[in-house]
Amino acid sequence: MDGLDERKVKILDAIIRTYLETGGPVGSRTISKYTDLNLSSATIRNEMSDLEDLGYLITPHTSAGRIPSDKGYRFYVDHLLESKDKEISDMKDFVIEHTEKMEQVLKQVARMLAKTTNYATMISSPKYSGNKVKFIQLSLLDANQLLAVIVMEANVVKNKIIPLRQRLDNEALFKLNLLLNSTLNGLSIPEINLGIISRMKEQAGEYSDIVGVVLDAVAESISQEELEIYTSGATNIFKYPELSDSRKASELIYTLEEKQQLKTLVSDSLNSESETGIQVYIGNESPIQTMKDCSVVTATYELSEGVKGTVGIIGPKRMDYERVMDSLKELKTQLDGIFRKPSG
Amino acid sequence: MDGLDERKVKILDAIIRTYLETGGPVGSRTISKYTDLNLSSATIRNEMSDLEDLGYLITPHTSAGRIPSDKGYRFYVDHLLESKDKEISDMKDFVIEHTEKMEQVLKQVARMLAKTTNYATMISSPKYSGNKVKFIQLSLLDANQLLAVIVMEANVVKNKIIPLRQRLDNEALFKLNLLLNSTLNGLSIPEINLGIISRMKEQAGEYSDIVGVVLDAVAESISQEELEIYTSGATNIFKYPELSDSRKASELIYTLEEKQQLKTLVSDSLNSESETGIQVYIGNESPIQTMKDCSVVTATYELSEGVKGTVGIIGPKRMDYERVMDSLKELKTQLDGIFRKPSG
DNA sequence: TGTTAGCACTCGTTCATCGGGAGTGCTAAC
DNA sequence: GTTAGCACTCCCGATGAACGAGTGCTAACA
Repeated sequence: MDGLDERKVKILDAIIRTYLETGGPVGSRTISKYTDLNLSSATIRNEMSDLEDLGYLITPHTSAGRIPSDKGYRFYVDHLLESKDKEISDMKDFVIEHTEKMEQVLKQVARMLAKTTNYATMISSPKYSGNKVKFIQLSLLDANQLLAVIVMEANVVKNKIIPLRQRLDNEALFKLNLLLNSTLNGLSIPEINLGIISRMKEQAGEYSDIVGVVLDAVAESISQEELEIYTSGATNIFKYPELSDSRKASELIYTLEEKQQLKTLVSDSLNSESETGIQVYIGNESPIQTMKDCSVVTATYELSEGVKGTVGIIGPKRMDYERVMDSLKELKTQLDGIFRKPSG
Repeated sequence: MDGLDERKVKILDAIIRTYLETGGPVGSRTISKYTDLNLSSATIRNEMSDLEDLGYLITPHTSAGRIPSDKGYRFYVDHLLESKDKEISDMKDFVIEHTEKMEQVLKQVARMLAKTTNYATMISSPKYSGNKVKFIQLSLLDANQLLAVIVMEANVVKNKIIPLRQRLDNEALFKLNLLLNSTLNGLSIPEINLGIISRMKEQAGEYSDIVGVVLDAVAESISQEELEIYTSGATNIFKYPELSDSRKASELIYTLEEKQQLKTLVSDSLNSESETGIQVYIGNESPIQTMKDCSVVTATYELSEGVKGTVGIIGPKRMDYERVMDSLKELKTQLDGIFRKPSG
């Protein structure tokens, strides 16, 4: 494959694994001792030179060892990484209590993941593209304000306070509630089309304004605008010298703090479905410029039909892909379990 | 005052102002040119030596200039800082749109403040210690789940999904709603005492469990647990070399990210009321250990009677106290304006 | 032909050295 | 009380030597 014979593959594998551990350039002598096939450092040198010509390795300066190139990492991730059935990770020990707010759960997941992996993490709130309206309730707060509560299928609750321009008596309120629920319940957002909207507004008569606001709120609760992203463990990057210089660290942490750019990562990862739902971005493969010295591993989780979110791990290129990918797989299944419980 | 004659005060003032600008130790020659009272560097040297003996200045090493000590800063903040009526800051240009969620407003305020000041910022959600229940509504989500919506006086909305153990028909629901509202509306948390609680539970009969859960939710919505803190501009600290070394930066940013410790700062600042509502913590004066190389300026804002929060600015000790304190004063008044609007 | 030992060479890192600059403290003169 | 002058201290940056890790190449070996 790709001009690599078996021995070259073995050597490349050894080099990358060693580099993942040490973080420093790895020399020929190290490998000559490391591998089972007993070869002298000189032979290794020749092979390493070849591997460099083929683009898998890089010489940072004339007389250091070699470090993997992006292509090298890519090869490692694609071919060399066997997902061994590890003992089930200690993640279960982190009892994620039944918190009533999804926001809390997400924050906690991000924090836990950062703690166990020692990398920076992010998690997006699920996007309810196919989610259905379950329940809508309007209530009068006082003479001038109306409170709308919208509950979606996955028990996601949204509140909206609507200023009232006209008087609204209890009877009208009751009718409006009936209208909203009977029409919208069980519908997903794409199903609420213009026909339905105009018919509802017609039936609502003088209160069509209110219907409009409620519908906007429903739409909002699924729109990309509302995509919340939580991050944690940003300071973990200081554990890796290659990311700790103040320029890089500042840029990276800023990206994690501002979160705006992370949204592109989320949509990218949601769109490019791999079979496993796990995506690896090495260096420049990431859509985010400031992460060109990092690797990002993302996983897609799915609460229920079409309700998806992304969880990601950001670390140095020499991150422990094996462990990270295992953790994410484990987390995927756990997340399913958590959210199936009745919770908001 | 404090063994300082007028000339010493002038010199101290000059030294601190120069240091705020340059960030480096300031020497006698610099000051001898800077001040209006024409004195030679030798004279200044003598005075500086006195100021050091009095504890206002520090010699970082034998032959650098002097830098202010914490005591020096404190004197500067307390006596030397005249709050000049600056042109109204450009803060007004940042139109804080009418967002329906308070969370959004707070985040935006933190971000804006970080951008204009170039320091790290934090803002706490208001604590509703004296806030009153305005409206409570229970609705059946389905046969097994009940949705409780609680609205407090400042239009703060809280949702709670309650699993049902027993069947609940519409009539019972109506009665429960009536009971909750008629009893609790207009009451502040301290007013909801054991007497009221037990009377309500008695009246609720077989549904007393539900009343309990609702009351818990009410309590939660004001408890310290629920104190949310938003931060922004953490990476601004990299603009100040004295904070940028990776150990300090990492600790600081971690504190800002984790937010747990910031809560002590919030309560401290809420408790120690100054007339202006503005509090300055210099170095070790701050309750947070990791901020011993920083100064923190906090302001208390008040939405309505007893509904208070804290906004704070974290920067190097040589922060521009004048500008920061002005910004915070300005912000205080603006925050009032924002939250008086009907919003959640 | 593939493998290995040996050697010269390169380059980053560390450490000590050294001069310049900035600033102080002291003394003596005004 | 103020100032000029001077010796002294210390930081900082540049310079260079010693060192170690690692390579590439060549020649010898199986």
